[in-house]
Amino acid sequence: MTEEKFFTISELASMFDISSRTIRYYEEMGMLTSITRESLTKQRSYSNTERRRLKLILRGKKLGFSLQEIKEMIDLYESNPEGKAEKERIIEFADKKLKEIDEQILQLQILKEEIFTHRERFLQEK
Amino acid sequence: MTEEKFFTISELASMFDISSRTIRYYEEMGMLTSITRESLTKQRSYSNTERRRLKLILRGKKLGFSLQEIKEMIDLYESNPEGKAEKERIIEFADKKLKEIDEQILQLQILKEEIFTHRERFLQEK
DNA sequence: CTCCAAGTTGACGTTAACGTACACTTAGAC
DNA sequence: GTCTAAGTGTACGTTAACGTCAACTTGGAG
Repeated sequence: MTEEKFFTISELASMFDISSRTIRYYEEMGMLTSITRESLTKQRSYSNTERRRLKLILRGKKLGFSLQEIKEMIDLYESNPEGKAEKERIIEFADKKLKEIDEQILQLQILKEEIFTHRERFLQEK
Repeated sequence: MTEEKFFTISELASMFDISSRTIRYYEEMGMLTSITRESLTKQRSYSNTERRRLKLILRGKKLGFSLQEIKEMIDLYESNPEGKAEKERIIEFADKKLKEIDEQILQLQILKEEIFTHRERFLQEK
């Protein structure tokens, strides 16, 4: 059996050093779904699946994406498209994102070299 | 002689596909300085130097940095530190930024592979 | 000189991504 | 059962990064 551990909202929050409000906000936005919520209890409870999703969201934020963009990417991860047209649309989206990311990496490398050059300048002058 | 061309605010704006308001805002924030402003005229005028700065700012934004972070980096570019302590502080800052950028590039590469994997999944199922 | 498109200074409006405060409700220790 | 720390929904507050509007001023074409 897969040992399923569940988390309260504040456990999850301190786990990633964010506030409970933030998690509730992500849920409002439809980026997270607390599982047991639909059944008996009134309090949220999160599984490892949700923990992983939250991690994805926070990584996305660190990389400078908006919550909307992150949502789109996560939807890509979890989509199960029917018709061929749907599949093609998704593949196109993926290709677009891949291109954007490549460009972003390129720009970061340029920025890196620039900063390095300036750093050297100060070392030289020492 | 270096052929110096000057630009009005709207020229610069359309050049980068942003609004004049945005440029004025950056100036308010101390990220840009229209040159002729200090002298006779009342209207802003920008040189190539300012054009390059604006380009730097917009690149930074694309990469997900806040205007404050961008300002700090530009200050690094243009700082001329006096004492040894100042130099060391700047070098430390540069090193920190370089590390952050490396981490960012790494995360982007991971994200890239993830998206690629999911893309493949849809191709397979076709 | 005259005219008007373009620029300027406030000042208030807007959106994303939460923070904060409040008046409840819930759940686990005793 | 009860008590309290933790959770909930609702709603208003906040900050960054501009948008927008109004009432002027400026400067280049004619």
